[in-house]
Amino acid sequence: MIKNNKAIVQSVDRALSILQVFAQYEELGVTEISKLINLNKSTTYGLLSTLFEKGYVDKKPNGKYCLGLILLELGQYVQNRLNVRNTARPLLEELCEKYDETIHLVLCNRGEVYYVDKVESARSIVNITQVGKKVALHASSVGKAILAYMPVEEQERELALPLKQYTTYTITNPSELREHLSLVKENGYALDMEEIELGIRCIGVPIRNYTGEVIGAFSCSAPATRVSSEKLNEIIVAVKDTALNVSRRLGYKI
Amino acid sequence: MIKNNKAIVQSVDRALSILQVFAQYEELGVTEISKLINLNKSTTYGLLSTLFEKGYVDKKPNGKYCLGLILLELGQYVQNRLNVRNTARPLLEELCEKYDETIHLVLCNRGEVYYVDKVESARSIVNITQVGKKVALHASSVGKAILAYMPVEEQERELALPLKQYTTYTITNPSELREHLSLVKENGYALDMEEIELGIRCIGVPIRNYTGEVIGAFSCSAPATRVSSEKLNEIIVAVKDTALNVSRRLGYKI
DNA sequence: ATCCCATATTCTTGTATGCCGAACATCGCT
DNA sequence: AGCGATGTTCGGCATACAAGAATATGGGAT
Repeated sequence: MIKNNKAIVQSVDRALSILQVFAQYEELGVTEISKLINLNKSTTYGLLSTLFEKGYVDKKPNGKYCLGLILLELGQYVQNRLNVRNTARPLLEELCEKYDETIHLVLCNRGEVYYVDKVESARSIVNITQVGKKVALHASSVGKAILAYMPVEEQERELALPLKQYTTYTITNPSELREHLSLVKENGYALDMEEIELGIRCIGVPIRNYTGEVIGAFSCSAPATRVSSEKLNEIIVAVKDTALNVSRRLGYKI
Repeated sequence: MIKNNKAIVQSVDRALSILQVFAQYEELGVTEISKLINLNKSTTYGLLSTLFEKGYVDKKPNGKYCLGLILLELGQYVQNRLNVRNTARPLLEELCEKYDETIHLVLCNRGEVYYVDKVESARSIVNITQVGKKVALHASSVGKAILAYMPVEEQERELALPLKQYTTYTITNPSELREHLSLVKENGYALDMEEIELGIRCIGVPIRNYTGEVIGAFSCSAPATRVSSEKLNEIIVAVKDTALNVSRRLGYKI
């Protein structure tokens, strides 16, 4: 039962993998799933039935399976319990109101970075991001803000991965990105100049906890047309200031 | 492996039960969990480790376990894929704008009813409801709208459960509620007159699908002070009208 | 209608696998 | 230090699970 120094229960592991394939596919049949996770059909069927009984997957009228509403419930609990989010909320709302632009909050979790909150301005821009999604580390202001402060070996591991080109401005060259990140660290903020979506610019800053560790980041996103260079500088100051406030509320000293 | 005509995989079943206890407890240790679900400590440990490896639970700095961020991600997918929600959204937004009050959308799912969407007005009232939560069937307008149209035996099963008293106006007497529900059915809408939260009134109406079956409901919630009796009647008409529109878009005839 | 193919679901069986009890490690508390 | 209550590992046995095959079901094409 012990595998790689960890107690992994095979059937549970497999069942959870089933849930995860639904991240990519909205609906799937037994056979499809069994192929995707490389498992015997009847084995898959048993696991799926269990997930169904518990409400973790549902059956559509067409007979295909899909994710169940319980996941909505559990996801909601997660969201509400993220105390960083609760702490940051009011300050981010303030920031949102001040510039009337959208704010995104992201958190690091075991090597992954997720969007966990969003404060939308009334004149909201079209946004591809949504709460619960993983952050594109190399192509977003928040991602770069976090990358910049990672331990070197972790950062290098990320730089070694294929860097997806979202727009013509996306930095896809590892060494160029490495240089860029050291600049980010020097400045204390990261810019995203239409690197993930054309026409959108963001300013991202890291959030620290009481140990000084970077545990997340937030950003202010705006259409490029609304962000002149002096406006940009103004926002940078405000965003950095808010970040410091949030970090302090989380116990960060100085 | 076949139990009650269903193929249930024991360990998966147990692992999912572990996730579910976290609906009630924000953080738990191995021993606590094993007591709650009545399982051997080391068995619990194995399941928990698997959940942890996969990101379904996390470990807090204090060593306790809590729900993992993956659930946030999966919950998000569920939300986006609820097509009833997508269909209803624009109409509910229209309604929200018209009266500048908050709209809640709920859906039935295998005997449970969940809040799945919310359209908030600018002058939003304090609300205890949130997306992903289960609906209080006997004490909310949406809950009663759904209860009223349930098959009798299902309705009776609900009436037989303890009816929690939220405010002095909450109907906690089963026979009184039964009568109330027949009135709801006659009227085609349900009122919540401060029955779940003092000072809040709601008007709830059922949504039907192409088979005519009630599959959900939505409501308009407002502070009692803003809802005069003529205003109430006006809103009732609008809400019923919107409900019909939503149902039609889902294929309901007439 | 009929066949055919693909898919869902059930059955059976051997054995790997997950469960348990107990031992060990770690931590916080007095 | 010592105690009590946790988290974590170990080893053996029995059971619960995975796999393959067999059987339903259903939808499309002819």
